[in-house]
Amino acid sequence: MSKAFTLPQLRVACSGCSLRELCLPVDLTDEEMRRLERLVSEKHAYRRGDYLYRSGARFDSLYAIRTGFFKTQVLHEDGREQVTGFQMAGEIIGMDAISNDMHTCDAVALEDSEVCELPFNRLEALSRELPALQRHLHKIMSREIVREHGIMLLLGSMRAEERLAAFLLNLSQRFAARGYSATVFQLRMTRQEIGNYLGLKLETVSRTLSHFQEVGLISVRNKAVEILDMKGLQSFFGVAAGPL
Amino acid sequence: MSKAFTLPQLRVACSGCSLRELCLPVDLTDEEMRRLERLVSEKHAYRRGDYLYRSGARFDSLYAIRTGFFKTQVLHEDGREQVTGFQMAGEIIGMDAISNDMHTCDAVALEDSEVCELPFNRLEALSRELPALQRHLHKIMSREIVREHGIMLLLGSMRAEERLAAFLLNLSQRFAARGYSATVFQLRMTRQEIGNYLGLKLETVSRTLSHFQEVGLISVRNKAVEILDMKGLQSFFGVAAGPL
DNA sequence: GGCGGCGTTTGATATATGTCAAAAACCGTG
DNA sequence: CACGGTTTTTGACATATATCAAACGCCGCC
Repeated sequence: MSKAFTLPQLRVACSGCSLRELCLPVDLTDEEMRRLERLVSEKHAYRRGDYLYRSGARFDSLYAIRTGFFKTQVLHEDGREQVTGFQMAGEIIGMDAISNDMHTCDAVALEDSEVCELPFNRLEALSRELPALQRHLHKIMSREIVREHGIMLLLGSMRAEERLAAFLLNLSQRFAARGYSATVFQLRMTRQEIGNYLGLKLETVSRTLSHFQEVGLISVRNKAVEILDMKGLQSFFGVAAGPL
Repeated sequence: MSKAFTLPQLRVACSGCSLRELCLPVDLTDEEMRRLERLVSEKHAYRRGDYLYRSGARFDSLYAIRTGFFKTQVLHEDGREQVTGFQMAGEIIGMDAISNDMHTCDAVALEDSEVCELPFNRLEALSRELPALQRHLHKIMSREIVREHGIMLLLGSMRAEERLAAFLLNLSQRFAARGYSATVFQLRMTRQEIGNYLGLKLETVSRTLSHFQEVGLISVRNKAVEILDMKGLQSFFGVAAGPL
């Protein structure tokens, strides 16, 4: 269990990580980078369906997603659930837990995934010494607030077609930012999970996707999606695809 | 303009501020408190309808509300607007702007109000030296993320009655936390603004409030509200009133 | 203190989305 | 490769909320 014996492939090497630019501040020196790497203690693997954390669990660490796909959700006691986000490689999750030293939502792997653990106390300590890291941490949290404003706008004022268009365009952008196709991709979540994110029933999600297909905006077959008319989708809700 | 000539009543004295416990970390020493007070450079007054900041404006400072009431909103280019929050004394606003050094929403005074300006660069610098302040800043941002999760749940899965009940109970709690009545208060916002917050049309807000009155849950006349049956309101959406 | 405009209430009607249901397609597992 | 359970699609129908409209009341300003 001593760190000295951690297997090489389980050690973290941020400096060589392809996600570096998504997940880290860009302007660290080599020495600063090494200090950060020492902090990122371990990598963990999760199978599809595994919980990364559960609501109510004690908070110790943030997590950087290295590979895979997660959803985060809050549950209402009567069983209703709201998906608060779908997270992919390079994104940091767990920030909601800082406020009460306790996780306030569940994080579930939607496919086999790996995460880097960032012990928060040590992250705070290091960010006191590295202003660039401190600023980066603040920006990540702020970005999450902005993202949620966008979802509030979506949930509060958009129609089903607009919500789905925004959702697909957002996924497209994020896949593109990671070097994948912006037009052809696999959904990792069910219609139900999409509905729980967008405030719609699964039947409405299904119908709306079918409708998009009928009018030639997309091709969809189960989880396989191809965007055929990006402009057409964008026109559904002004131009701003914004970060969802 | 020199700080030396700032009038005494415009200088900030956090240590004597009645909102201290809402807005500041609790465990600062006197010396640390003085350093923080020096940072909180100025107090500004706003009239009802004034903008504290606008979307797109450059970001320099967070603001602590000392007296009064604000709303924050994001605008969609087609004119739709989503109110992202109603903020009252002791709350900190502007954190969405950190991510891009630019405000991403408007903040508008709903009544005559005063705010304390917190220059963010200096706040970051000081929080590198005062771990308690650093932790507090992180908690405030995290709390905002949690609050927004709650609103996503509300917007994504609650019916109009549940949304209004949650809204009234949330206001009630926050007034109570500030020493005001939990049952009798004035709304500071219009039905339209409530609707833009809760994802409802103003007519639906009005009808739902009228209905609450008919069944004896509240008494409402224009902006004056009295909660007559707190338990009854709570039963609308489980028990969790949560921070909105 | 009266006028005018905004905010609110209430009614009648329209509609987007939810609900219920059944069949079809897909997927992991034995 | 077949089976059983889950996911998806599609249809018919129900309903919560939006839309349109008119009257009323409150409040600030002249």
